[in-house]
Amino acid sequence: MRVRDFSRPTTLNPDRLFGQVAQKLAVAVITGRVRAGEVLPNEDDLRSEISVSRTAYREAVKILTAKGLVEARPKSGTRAAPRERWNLLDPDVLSWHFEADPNEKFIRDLFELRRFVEPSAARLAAQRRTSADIARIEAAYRGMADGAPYAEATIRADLAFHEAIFSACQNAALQCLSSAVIATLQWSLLLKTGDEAAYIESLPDHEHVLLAIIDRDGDLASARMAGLVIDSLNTTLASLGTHVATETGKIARIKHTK
Amino acid sequence: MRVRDFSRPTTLNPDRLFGQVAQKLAVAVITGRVRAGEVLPNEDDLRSEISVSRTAYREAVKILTAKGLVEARPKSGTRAAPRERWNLLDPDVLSWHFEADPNEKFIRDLFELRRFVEPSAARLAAQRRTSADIARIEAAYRGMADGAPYAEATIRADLAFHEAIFSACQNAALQCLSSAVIATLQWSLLLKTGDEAAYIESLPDHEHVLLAIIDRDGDLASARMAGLVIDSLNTTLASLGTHVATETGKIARIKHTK
DNA sequence: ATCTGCGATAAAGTCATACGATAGAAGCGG
DNA sequence: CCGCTTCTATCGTATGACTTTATCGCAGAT
Repeated sequence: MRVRDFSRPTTLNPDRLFGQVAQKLAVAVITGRVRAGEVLPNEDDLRSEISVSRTAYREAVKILTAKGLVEARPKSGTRAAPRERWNLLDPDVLSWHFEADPNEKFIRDLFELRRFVEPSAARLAAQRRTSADIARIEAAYRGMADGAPYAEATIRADLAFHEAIFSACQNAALQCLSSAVIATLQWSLLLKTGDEAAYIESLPDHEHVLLAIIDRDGDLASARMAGLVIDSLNTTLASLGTHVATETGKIARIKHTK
Repeated sequence: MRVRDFSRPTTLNPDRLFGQVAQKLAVAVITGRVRAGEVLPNEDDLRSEISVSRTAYREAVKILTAKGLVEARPKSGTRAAPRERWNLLDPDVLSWHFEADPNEKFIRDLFELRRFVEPSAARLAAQRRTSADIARIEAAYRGMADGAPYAEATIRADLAFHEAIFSACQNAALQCLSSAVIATLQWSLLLKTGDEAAYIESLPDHEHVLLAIIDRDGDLASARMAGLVIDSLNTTLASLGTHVATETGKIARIKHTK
């Protein structure tokens, strides 16, 4: 399901050959089609799936190695790595994960992370924000309020809102987490498309966060952001349930709740 | 400064050729020797620095691409990416960062992240821990208490202590952050080597966290872990100051406080 | 003079091939 | 049955040729 990607383009080029191979292999690993055993034998895959040279294949493997999905041992073979080695927070891994196996536990984990990180980020933003930060966050909020729910521009604005808050923290390490948060948020928004009520109701929450940050009230900003994330999780889980119950299309793959 | 790596081995093999090239390039990017302009021209680097085949060079570049350090565009060249694209939380990027440019701001950012994440993790651990988790955390604590300060086994135990707490959270996304936290911690421990007082004083803090987790007291575990992280930051900054003031060896590169 | 479009060009991407090294398996001999 | 040797599979590295892509500059048109 070729979803539109509103966030910054993923680092590895998907219309390049090695990118496609990497994605294929990544999905195979993430879904568990290959466990901790060897990956699909080099030549075998080359011959069957798509005719691809060893160069492209190796570069794809290098990408996956860099992201912790596989481990290439000098001579014994290239094996799928155990899940705890994966860089789950890497934007690419995350998007592959959504595509391959968006089970409920995983969603809960990600939202739990959001629940820990975003309130803290909001607090920090409230303490450190410059007027430029405010302008950015406010512009994003306007974009959310003015646009039609779940329109492309609106979603983009929502993502920008959260990203701007991270940016206002002036913390590179935290900033790095924002890409994971954004990816989670984006996925959940695409899932919720149609639930206009949820979107409308979230607007005041966003505004309240904005106001708290303007007031430099860290505690308030943190508390309001925490509420926002929790609401977001609830509506997302509701949509997830709906989709599992009704849809039979591609998105219904989501029912893997292993 | 070939520091001993007590954590699990980094994903990319450092005694393989492409790994060395990747490290070289990564350090060049991270220190800012190449900014957002082009990286060293392909052939030029091959010929001058180390005679290395195009294959190895390309695979190194693919690794860096996967970690967000560089961006390769077909005709315009392979450029160093702006810092906000880097996967700072990637274990390899983190270790390269420590090696290349461990400035104080960066340390503060990382400890700030720890301060947000680890207390939350401790709370979760207190709520969800199994008896197996307790056994693991307790064993790590014993290792810390019994060993000599900053001995290899002791440091390993310290890392294991924090990792076990993350593990007890039963949250894959959070678990992923643990590698970054562990790397930060490891670096700070190696830096602090010699400051025995700081180590001894941290022991009761660790024990208190452990006890709170055993008692399933999330609030207490969170608060104590927060205190522990703050103390850790303070002693680390103190050591950093000491090193800058006295040492002239390799570690003195740390004074880059840009 | 400015804009438009097309081609030259440079760099990344892809392919094919070859060889070295070694971990692990298979086979051999004790 | 066990230990040693050999064999093979697979990764790592090297090389050269060809393809694709996108930038840049030139030439022509408006």
